[in-house]
Amino acid sequence: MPRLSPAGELDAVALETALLEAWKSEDAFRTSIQRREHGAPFIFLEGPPTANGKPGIHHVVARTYKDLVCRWKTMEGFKVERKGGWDTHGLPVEIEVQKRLDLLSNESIEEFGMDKFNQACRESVWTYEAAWREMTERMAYWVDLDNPYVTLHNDYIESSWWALKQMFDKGLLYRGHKVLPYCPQTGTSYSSHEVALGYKEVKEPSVYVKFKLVGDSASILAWTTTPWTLPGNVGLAVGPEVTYVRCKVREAAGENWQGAGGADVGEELILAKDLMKDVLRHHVDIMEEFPGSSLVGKGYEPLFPEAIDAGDSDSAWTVLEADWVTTTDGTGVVHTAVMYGEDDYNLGMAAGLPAQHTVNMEGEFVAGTHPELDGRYVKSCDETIIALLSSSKGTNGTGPESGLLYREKDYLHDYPHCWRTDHPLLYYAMDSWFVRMTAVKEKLLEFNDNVEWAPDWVGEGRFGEWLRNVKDWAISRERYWGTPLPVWRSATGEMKCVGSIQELQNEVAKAVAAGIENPDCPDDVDLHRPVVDGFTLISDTGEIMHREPFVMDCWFDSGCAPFAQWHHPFDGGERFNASFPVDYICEGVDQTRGWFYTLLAVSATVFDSMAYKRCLSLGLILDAEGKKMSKSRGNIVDPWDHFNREGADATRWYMVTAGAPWNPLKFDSNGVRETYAKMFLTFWNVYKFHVDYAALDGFDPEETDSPIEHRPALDRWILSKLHTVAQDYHQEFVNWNYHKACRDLEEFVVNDVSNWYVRRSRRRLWDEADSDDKLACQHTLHEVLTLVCRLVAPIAPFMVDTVHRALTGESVHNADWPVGTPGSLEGATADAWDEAAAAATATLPPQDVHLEGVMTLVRELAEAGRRVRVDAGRRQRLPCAQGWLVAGPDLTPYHDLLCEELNVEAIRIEDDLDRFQRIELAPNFRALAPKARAEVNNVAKAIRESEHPNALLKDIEDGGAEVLGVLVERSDVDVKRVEREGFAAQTVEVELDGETVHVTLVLDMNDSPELQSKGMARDITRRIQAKRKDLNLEMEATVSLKIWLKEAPEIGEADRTWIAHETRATAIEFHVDSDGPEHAERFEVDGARVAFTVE
RNA sequence: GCGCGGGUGGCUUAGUCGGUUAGAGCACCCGGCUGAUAACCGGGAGGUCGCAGGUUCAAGUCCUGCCUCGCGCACCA
Repeated sequence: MPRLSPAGELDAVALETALLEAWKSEDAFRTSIQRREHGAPFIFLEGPPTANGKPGIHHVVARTYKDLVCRWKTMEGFKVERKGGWDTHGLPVEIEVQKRLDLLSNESIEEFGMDKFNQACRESVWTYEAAWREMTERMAYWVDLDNPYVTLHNDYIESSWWALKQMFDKGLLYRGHKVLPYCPQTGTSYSSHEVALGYKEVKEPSVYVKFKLVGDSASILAWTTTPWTLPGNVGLAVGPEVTYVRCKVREAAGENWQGAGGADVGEELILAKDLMKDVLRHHVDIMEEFPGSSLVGKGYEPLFPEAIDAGDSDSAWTVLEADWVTTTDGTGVVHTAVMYGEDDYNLGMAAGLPAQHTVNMEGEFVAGTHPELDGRYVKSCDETIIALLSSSKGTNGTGPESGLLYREKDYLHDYPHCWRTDHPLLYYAMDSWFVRMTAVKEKLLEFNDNVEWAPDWVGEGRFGEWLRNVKDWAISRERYWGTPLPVWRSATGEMKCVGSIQELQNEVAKAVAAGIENPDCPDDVDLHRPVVDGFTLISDTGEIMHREPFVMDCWFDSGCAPFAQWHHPFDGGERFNASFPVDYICEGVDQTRGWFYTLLAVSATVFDSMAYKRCLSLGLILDAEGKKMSKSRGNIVDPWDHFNREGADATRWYMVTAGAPWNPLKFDSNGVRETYAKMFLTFWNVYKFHVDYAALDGFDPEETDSPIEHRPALDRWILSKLHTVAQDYHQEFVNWNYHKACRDLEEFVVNDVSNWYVRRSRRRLWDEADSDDKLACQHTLHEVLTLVCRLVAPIAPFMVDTVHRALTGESVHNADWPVGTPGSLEGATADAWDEAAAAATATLPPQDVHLEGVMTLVRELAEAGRRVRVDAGRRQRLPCAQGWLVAGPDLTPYHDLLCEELNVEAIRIEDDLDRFQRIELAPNFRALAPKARAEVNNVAKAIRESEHPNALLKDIEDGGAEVLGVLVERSDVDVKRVEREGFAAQTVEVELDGETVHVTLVLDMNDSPELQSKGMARDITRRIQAKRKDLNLEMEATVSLKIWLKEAPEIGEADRTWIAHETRATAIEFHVDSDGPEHAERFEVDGARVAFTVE
């Protein structure tokens, strides 16, 4: 190991960048894994980011949590491989490219050329790869970016195809006709998780429409918020159990009627009874009440007779029953347009309604709907439709005089919009491919139950809820850039799903043999459009088959990651079999319906298995104001701002300590700075203190020895405390409470190590002569620092590596976890933490709980001393002749320490407790309340305010005291000893060996010339030391001093010598009763005037 | 609308089984200490624990309702 050398000043950024170089040249990441070659595997799976967006601070958060768990597990002896990944397909890529190339529609893409377009997508995907790589490296996220999985690679796609074929063969992949949210602008339908991205609140006209019954004078009222669906109306749905009324308009509506529509006096309307008040704006007479079932089967006149051809349907334009009809809003009658609503479609299919489109794929009314509507974008037709309906006798000239519109009303609701283009989506019946998730719902729930979620409520609540409402997964997209759906289909519906390149080649060969012309299909055929579209296959019955012209939902790609990253099963399957299901994944909570779901969906359908055993779901990252970070708000924090200022260590440590991982993180730049100043600067200075002296003394931790049991209590204390802290730290890691772990460790470093251990040990190292004590201190510091480095390493990997290397000659990232390395043991698994194995491999110093308690008491007393002095107005440097300790354990080993801290000449133990202490009695409510019941407060008051607490306590101890009729026993009261008034004293309370002890510190306020002399000497010394520091003198440099005193206490010979020694003065002159020369430094203390010069 | 998670001094947060004086850090003020670091120590100011009810001898903590922020679901006709 290298000789310890001085640390120098801290430059965190320089330190980190230097380490990055070292890691690179040592191949440190790979080495750290190779060292665990024989460890039990801990399988991590990277959720692939897309590299066509710039990485932001929220990516740093996610990557920190991924990294820290992997580093931690590695230190525990597990073998943790970390393959990178890139998500490279999908709509975001296409939209980006469309914008850049000004291709606004699918037609323009096809005109431009699908091959050229996809080539542009393929390149666009890597736009920010370099930025991602730089960020990833700079923050020290150790992941293999040299061999990542990439969803656009043939190997990856081939595995995805294989998975689809598994689904196809199991009958889980099917072609359907379903109503889906559809965006005419992008020409594609969306799955539910994409739809969820785009809800927006909008105000739209909703209309109440009269449907005139055939052979009846009445009209049925129905309501819709989408007037554009009215031309497609072919049915009305009523609830069979719902009560409806037929009512007659009694008088004309009032003046305050708003908007179009109306009804004539005497007109008859039918609607749900419960909704009359909400809907009707006329006074009416109820003529009849009846259940919905009696309306079923009645025919009515179409609103737009030209729009739909009923064909051979005899249910078109009749009243149907549906049990899902409610009376929460509308009229209790649901307008049904088969092609534009999910319920509508299902009802229409069941009832045999004609399934015809009135709207085309561009979102325009088809020719023949109505002369005023044909060819127009449906969302801009609301006004026209309202006008048509409200004209006299309505659109068909046979309606009521008042028109077909009863009312219009603005309706405020959230409506799904395209998450890329912001246009409203249309629910639209279309051809699509689905994965039958509903068939595996029970499995999904069962697998999910076995996942360890952090926090647990995401799994049970949010994700569980999603699974309980699972719908079939619409996985096809009418797009260009993505994994092509590998299904070929003939005109008669014969289908073939291709599961590999080899299979494709065979099928192509078969087709060619049958005389169908085909392009070449080499081994490296590009598995993208338009190449795969070019292949024409032949069915088993000899029919021509074309590929279904869809690509896959890109979420399907990432859901295949567990096996597609290894090109399973084409690679032989070993890697996959050894690494599935994975042990750990971690992403933002927004992935609940995204990656968390698709991983499970794919593994459940393909492998009948869970996909991951543990999932850490991270909270969103917000700005310092609590607003979501977004490009449009311009409140995105650039990670480099902090990487280049406080460094990645401080940034990572801050993010982890700022709150629980799953809580939203308010990212505050000041917090990073604070973390740097507190944690890292302090740690560095402790390290510097150690190595600077170690270098001076030529300390060698391996050549020397200092048995812990022979070291002073202070050393044994900090080591014991470290043991306790390390175990708690580990336990919090296990519980996913990294924030608590790190807050406690930071507290330990700053408070226990720096502010107490190092401060108390400073003088021990100043001593130039070798001594057991100095050696003990050096070993202790060495051990504490080394161990803290290892605990910090997973979270903030830089500074501690520098320190660890300097102290031990080895990288901390090759070091073992101090709490144990059970992963390195034969037969270990990542699922169970082997307590015995951990204990056997732990490298913690001995623990002494009693000692920890005693030291807490000592520190409390030292602090109490300062309080006493402040209260008594006695300055800190003026010694007291003596201090008394009243009660508590024997602190004799700490008397020297306490004398220094308290600045007293001697510590005495006072045996007569009553001399300085009195008793206070406090009620113990938990015990007293059940007895005293309602009187408890009065009893408590009486106990607290007792005139003679000593006597009362004696009675209580002698068998109980009667207080306000309640027998108070010993367990009903807490006894507290506090200092008596009139003394310069403070009482501290400390838990020691399971009991509460009260110790009083009393300081002697009497003065003497000797004390005054000593106090003066200390004040002078402190000023000279400050001056030495001002002058930037070397620690060893000697000086000569001149001191002038006026109206000051006389300084004794011993104290004069002491000043000289402390300040390394080789010559010292004292002049009494003089103000000294002009140029001298001067100060005043308690009325004494002092001047001095330092040369 | 339904579900989940929050709301504690100016800011960030802790708060166990309900136990009577709500604890810390940052910032602020006063004092002290320092060959100790952007440090440290003592003291101070600053809190209707989101609001309103309720249960209880006792509520930041449990219950109900409401307000508010975030997230998710569904927005249906």
